[in-house]
Amino acid sequence: MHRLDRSLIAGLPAFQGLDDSSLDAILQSASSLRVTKDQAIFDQDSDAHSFFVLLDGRVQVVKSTPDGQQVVVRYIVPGELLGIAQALGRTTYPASAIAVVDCVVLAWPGKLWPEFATAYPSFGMNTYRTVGSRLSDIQAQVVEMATEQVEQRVAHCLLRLIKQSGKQTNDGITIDFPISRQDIAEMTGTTLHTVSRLLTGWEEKGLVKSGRQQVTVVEPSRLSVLAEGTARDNI
Amino acid sequence: MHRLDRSLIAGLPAFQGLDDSSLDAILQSASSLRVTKDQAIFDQDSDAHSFFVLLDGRVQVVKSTPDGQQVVVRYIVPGELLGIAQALGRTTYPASAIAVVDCVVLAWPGKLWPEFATAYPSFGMNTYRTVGSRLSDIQAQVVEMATEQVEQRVAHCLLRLIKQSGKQTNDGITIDFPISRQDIAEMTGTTLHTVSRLLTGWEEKGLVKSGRQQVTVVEPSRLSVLAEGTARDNI
DNA sequence: CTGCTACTTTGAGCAAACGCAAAGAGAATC
DNA sequence: GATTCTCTTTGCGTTTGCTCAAAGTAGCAG
Repeated sequence: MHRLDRSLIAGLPAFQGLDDSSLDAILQSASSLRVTKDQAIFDQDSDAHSFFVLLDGRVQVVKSTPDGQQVVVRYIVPGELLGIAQALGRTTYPASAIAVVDCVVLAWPGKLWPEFATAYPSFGMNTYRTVGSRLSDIQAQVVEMATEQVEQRVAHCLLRLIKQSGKQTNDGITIDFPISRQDIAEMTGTTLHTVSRLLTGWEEKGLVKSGRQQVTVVEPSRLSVLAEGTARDNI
Repeated sequence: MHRLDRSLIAGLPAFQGLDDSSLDAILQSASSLRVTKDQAIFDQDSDAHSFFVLLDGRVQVVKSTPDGQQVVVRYIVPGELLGIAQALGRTTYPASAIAVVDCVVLAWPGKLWPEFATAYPSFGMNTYRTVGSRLSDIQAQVVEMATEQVEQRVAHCLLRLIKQSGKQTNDGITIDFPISRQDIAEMTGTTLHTVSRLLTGWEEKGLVKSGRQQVTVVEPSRLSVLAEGTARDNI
């Protein structure tokens, strides 16, 4: 097995404030693995044996309901932690993680979590900061789901995606991983049909360009306008 | 100013695993305050000067949108932490907290947070566990909002409320603080009209009894059935 | 007791979005 | 190059739940 270089993780938020020897020690117990597209990194409700850092690729975090419906909780970009059930005092994963493109991840045995958190206080702080910001994110999402209607939610969703994973192209900003109407529907609590209708409508207005598993936002600012109140603002 | 007795907080989850001298030290810097019904403990977006533990009463946590809509995030019961913006690395409160009955809270200056977390590791662990469980709760809520329809959501909401704040009475289990149709609507992302219609419907079936700012669940088990799939389960 | 305020109920019409169904288009496989 | 599979589009009927409006009711203040 080849040694992992410290530079892999040195710049990441989770490892901020750690000195070189700590980083090396942490990497000692890490194993790197490749995950091919559509493969699961971990499954909901299974034993939380490991926690991970995504080094390259994109990962979809999905929660399934008992009756088989799915909700896409978030997408993970390189540098982020995932599967940190241990940090929340859980023993099973609350969701599944699927590679949406070929990925590279580092994995640590879950039982090392408490050791790391005490041995490297900054690491503990950093991860809890992550958890905190995810809590904020998801609270915002609840507010959105409670107060906005579908069109606004989908618009917000696209804006968030291009902010997180946008790549500038000739036409505008593209979401740089394959994402279907169904995926967007599962992020926003609607159906793929409604998403499809919205996208074609927006395409006619020149707001977006979209195709199979692919969305480009042509005019982010006009989409933002849609994302805020469309009607009702005429006071 | 009278001294605060250690027994006030000794049993609480947040202070589990702390020895008596630590508890005393922590209480040294606490101040207790009474909050009368309908008064705010802190306001959304204001400087997060303090964090709190609720000793007695009930507190409603509300998030407001820029256009004035409100979403009730959760209710806090005695023993729980609130206003822990610091733990999430935030400097302002992400929501407002309103006393729904007369309350007693302990308050600490926010800047003590990091000191406590490092000086009393169990305290840090405990609070992060709290944050973790709130993350789980709210993720479940997102899934609910995305996949269930209003009737199920309201049923789930009532079940959660009686679990957290239920008091056994002759008629059934009552939510032991004043809660309006509007409040329930703001928890479930619907309107007070729809909640009212649902409750009267359920009352006719003998599932609940309700009145002004008051709801009693007569048959929790039948309500649970409603909360899961009503139709569509006939496979 | 009376009037006021806040909360609740109920009706009627309407719009948003879903469910169902079928056809069309892109990509991958053989 | 034909076939298959998956993803997407689009039409239509239906439903859910919202909006608007108005009346009813309980508690509170004077």
